Amino acid sequence: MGKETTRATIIREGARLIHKKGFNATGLSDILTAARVPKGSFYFYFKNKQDFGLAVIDHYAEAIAAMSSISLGDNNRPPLQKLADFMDGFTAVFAKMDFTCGCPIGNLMQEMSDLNEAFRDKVGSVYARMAEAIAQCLSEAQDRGDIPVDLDPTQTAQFILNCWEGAIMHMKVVKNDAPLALCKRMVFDHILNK
Amino acid sequence: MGKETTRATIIREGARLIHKKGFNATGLSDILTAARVPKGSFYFYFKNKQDFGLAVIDHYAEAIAAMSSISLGDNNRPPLQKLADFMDGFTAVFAKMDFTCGCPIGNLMQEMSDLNEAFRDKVGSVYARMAEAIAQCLSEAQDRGDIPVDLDPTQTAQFILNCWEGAIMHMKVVKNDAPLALCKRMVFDHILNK
DNA sequence: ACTATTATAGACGACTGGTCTATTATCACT
DNA sequence: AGTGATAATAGACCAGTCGTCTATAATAGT
Repeated sequence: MGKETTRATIIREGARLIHKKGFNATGLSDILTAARVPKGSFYFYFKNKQDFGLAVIDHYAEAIAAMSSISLGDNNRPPLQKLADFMDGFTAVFAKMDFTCGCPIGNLMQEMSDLNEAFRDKVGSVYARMAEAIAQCLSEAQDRGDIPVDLDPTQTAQFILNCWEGAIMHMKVVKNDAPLALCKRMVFDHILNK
Repeated sequence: MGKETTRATIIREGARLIHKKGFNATGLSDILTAARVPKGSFYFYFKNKQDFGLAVIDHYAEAIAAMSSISLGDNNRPPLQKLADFMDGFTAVFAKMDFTCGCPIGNLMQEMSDLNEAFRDKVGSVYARMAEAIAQCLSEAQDRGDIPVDLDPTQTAQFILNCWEGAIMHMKVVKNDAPLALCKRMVFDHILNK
C-alpha cells in the first residue's frame, strides 16, 4: 500500500473527532485542521457534511468488522470462547481510551437517528451486521450443544448486542469497566448457561 | 408565580426540543422561539446554556420519577408485576411518540458525558436513582421468594436498566417496539425466572 | 510540449451560535 | 404618587458554522 490518500486522511481524522465529540459538535474546520487539509479540498472529495458523515460510518463499520473478526473469526476456539474474547477485546480497547468515546455506531444511532434518515439507515444496517456476526457465533454454539436449544440465535444475539451497547453507554458515565463486566457475567451466567 | 412560568416555559420547551434533537443540535433561538420568549430574557433566567441544560436534566429527572412511580410505586401489585408495568408503561409512551426521541437521560449520557463534566455528574446521578428504584423493586421480589436468592438486587437492577437503555437505543433505529419487547421477555424468562 | 484533468489553496458570504450591555417595565414601600 | 430596586426585554455583538467560489498547482495523456 502506498501513502494514504487525502480523502482517507480526512475520513480518519474525522472519524476520530466524531467518535470523541459527536457529529454535530464536530466542525469541518476541526477535522480539516487535524488532517492538515485545506478547506477547499474537502468539497472536492465530499458533496457536503452529510455525505462525509456517511463515509465515516463506512469507516467505522470496517474498523468494527476487523476488530470483531479477531475474536469471532478465530475458528480454532469454541464459539462461546469467541464471544467472551469479543467482549474482552472491546473491553481492553475501551480501557485503553480511559472509557471515553464508547461505540461509534451506538453514538451515531443515538445522536442522528431522529435527525437524518440517511444516517439512520446506514447505522441501522451496520448494527444489523454486528448482530448477525454474534448470531452466527451462537448458532455454532448451539450446534455443538453448548447453549440451550430453545434459544433463537438471532433474537438472542440482538438482545446481547443491545445489552452490550447499554453497558457501553453506562461505562461512559461511570468511567470504568464495571458495566461491561456485569454485562458479560449476566449474559454468560443467565442467558447462555445451559 | 408569573416569573416562575416564564422560566418553566423555557425549560419545558427546551426539554422537548433537546429530547428530540439533542443538546448540541438545539439552538437557543429554537427554544426561545418555541417558548415565545425574547432572546434577551434567556440570560436573565439562566447563567448560560450549560446552566440551562442542567436545569433541563432536573426536569427530566422529575418527569421520569413521576412516570416510574405510577408503576413501581403501586404497592398493591406484586413487585415483578410492577416491573413489568414499568416496562409496558414506557413502551406505551415510546409508541405514542412513534419510537422517536428515546430516553432523554440516555441520550444526554451518550452525547454529553465526554463533553461536559457537570452534565456527566448530573445524568450519572439521575441514572443511579433510576437503578435504585428498580433494585428496590427486585429486593421486594426477593423477600417474597419471587426471584432467585442468589441474585444481587443492585447489580441485577443495574444490568436490567442498561439492557433497557440499549433496547431503547435500538428502538430509535428500527422504529418499532421489538427491542423493548425482546428485552422484557429475556429479562423475565432468563434473569428473573426462578 | 500542450491541453485536460485532478487536486490544492484559502478568501469570502450568508447565517447562526451563545453572550452581554443598555434600556424599559413592574413592583414594594414611604 | 413618587422613588428606588428589581424583573424583564431588546437587540447589538463577534466568533464560529457550513458551504461556495475563483485562482493556482500538480499530474496525465496525447
